[in-house]
Amino acid sequence: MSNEIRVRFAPSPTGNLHVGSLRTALYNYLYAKKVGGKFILRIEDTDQTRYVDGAVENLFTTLKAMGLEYDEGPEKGGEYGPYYQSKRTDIYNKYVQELLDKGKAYRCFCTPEDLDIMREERKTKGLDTRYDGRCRNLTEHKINEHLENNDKFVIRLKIPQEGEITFYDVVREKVTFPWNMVDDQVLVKSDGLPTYHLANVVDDHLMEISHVIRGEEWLSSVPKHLYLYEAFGWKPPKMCHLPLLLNSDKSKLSKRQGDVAVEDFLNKGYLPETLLNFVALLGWHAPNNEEFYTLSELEKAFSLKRINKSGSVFDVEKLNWMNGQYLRNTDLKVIGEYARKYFEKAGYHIPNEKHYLELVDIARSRIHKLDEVTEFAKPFFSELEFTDDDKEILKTESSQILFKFWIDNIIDSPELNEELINELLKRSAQELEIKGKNLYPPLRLALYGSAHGPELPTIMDILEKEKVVERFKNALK
RNA sequence: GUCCCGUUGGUCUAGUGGUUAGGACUCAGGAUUUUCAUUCCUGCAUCAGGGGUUCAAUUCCCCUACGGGAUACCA
Repeated sequence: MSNEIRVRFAPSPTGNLHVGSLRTALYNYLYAKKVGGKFILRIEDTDQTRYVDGAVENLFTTLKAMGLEYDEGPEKGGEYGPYYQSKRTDIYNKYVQELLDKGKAYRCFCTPEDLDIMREERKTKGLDTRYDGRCRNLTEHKINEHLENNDKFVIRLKIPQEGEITFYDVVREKVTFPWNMVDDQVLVKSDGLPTYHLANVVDDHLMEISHVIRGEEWLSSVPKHLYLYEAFGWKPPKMCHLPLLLNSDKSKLSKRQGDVAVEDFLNKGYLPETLLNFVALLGWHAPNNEEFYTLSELEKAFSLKRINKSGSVFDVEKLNWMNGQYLRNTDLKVIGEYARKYFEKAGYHIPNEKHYLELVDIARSRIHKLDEVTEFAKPFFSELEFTDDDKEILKTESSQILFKFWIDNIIDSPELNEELINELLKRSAQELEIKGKNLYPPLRLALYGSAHGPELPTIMDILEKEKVVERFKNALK
C-alpha cells in the first residue's frame, strides 16, 4: 500500500444528484486537491431494482457543470477499474468465498417472509430487529440439502456476539458500538449481487482508498465494515462522516420540502459557483469570517479537521442572497452567457449585444436567481399594460404637456443620447416647471410601464428613439 | 423500542478556562439614489437545562431534555 491519499465519491445512480451528495463530492474533491491526492468516482449500482435510466449521465453532466473533475472513474479510466460496481461481480464472489472458507460469513436460507415474521416477533418482545442468527450454525448436511433443493439464499456476515468496537472518526473522534447491536449484515443478495457493505469494503481496499468521506447516515454501518476489513486481514481506511444537510424542520434534507437536486437549482438560475460556495460552508468553515470562495480558494483553505459535527439547515434565503451577490459581482458578460437561455425560453429576441447586456445588468441587481432575469426585460418586448392608477397619472395635464414636450424635442434630433436626455430632463424642470414626482414617474410609466424601475437614460437607450416616440405618443392618446 | 451521533441568536457559523461572545443571512430603522433595486450605516436577538471540577466555565466531566441518524436481500 502506498501512502498516497486517495478518496472517492461513490454515489448510486438512483436519480438526480442531491445537494447533500454534491457537498460530499466537493469535500472529497477538496481534500484530494488540498493534499495532492487522487479523487475517484465510483458508481455504486449494485441494486438493480433501483436502477434509474439516465441517472449516470445526469451525474456526469452535473459534476462537470460544477467543475468537479475526477482523476479516475468511468469515462476517464484508471488503474483500479472497472469503476462500476455492477461490472465487478466476479471480484466480489471471490472475496465472499474467502469469507465463507474462513467461517466469517454464512449462508442464510431464510425467506423474506421468514424475516418479516421474525422481526415482528422480536419487536413485540421489545427487542431490536436484528437477524436472530438461526442459520448461523447450519450443519454441512443441512446446507447441502438446501443447495441441492436449489433454495435461494443470501450470505451474511458473522458478527461477533459480544464485546464492543471502538474506532476513531476524523469528525466524530472516538465512537463505540456494542457488537450485540450490530446485525449479521447481508453481504450477497439472493440474486448473487453484493450489497453496498461488501462491495464498498472490497472496492475501497482494492482501489487503495485512504479516507472514506461520506454522510453521517453511514456511521452506524462502520462496525460491519471494520469487521469486514479485519476478516480479510486488510488495513481499513480512515473514516470521516460528514454532518447531514437538513430541512428547515431539521429533518434530513429531502425532496418533500422543495428541490434537492443540483440540476433543479441550476435550472432555476443559481450559478454553479454559488452552489459550490454555499454548500462548502454547510458543515465546514475556515477560522476567519470569509464567506466567498472560488473553487481554487477552497482547495487551499479546506481541511477535514474543521468540519463541524452537527447538521446544517439548508437555508434557501441565504442561498438567494449569495446568488444575488454572485450575479452582481461576476463579470457582466459571464452572467450574460448564463442568462441567455432564459431569454430564449421567454421568446425574447435579443436586438443587439449591447442592449442585451444592459437588460441583464438591469435585472442582476434586482433578482436572486436567473430564472427571474427576464422579468425586468418584459416591458421592452411586449406592449405596456397600465392599471387604472397608472392611467390617472398619464392623463394629468402636466403629464400630457410633458409627453408633448419630449416628443417635440426628440423627434427631430439626430440621436437620442444620454446627454440629450439629461438636458431635456433639466429643461422639463426649468421651462415646464414640472419636477420631482410629476416628472420622473410619468416618464417612466409611459416608457416602461411602471413608475419604478431602471434609470430613464437606460430605458431610452434600449428602446431607441423610434420606440420612445411611439410610446410617448401612445401615452398622449 | 434499541443503538449511535449531535446541541453558540430564527438560520449558517467564529471563538475562548477570565471576551462588551465576533461575522453573515433574515427582520426592523436610517442614509444615498428622480423611483425600485443595489450599496452603506445602526439596531433586535445566542452559549438547551441541571449538577459537578475550578479562584473562575459558554469552553472540561456527568446527568437530563431536545434534535437527528441507523435499525432492509436500498444505497
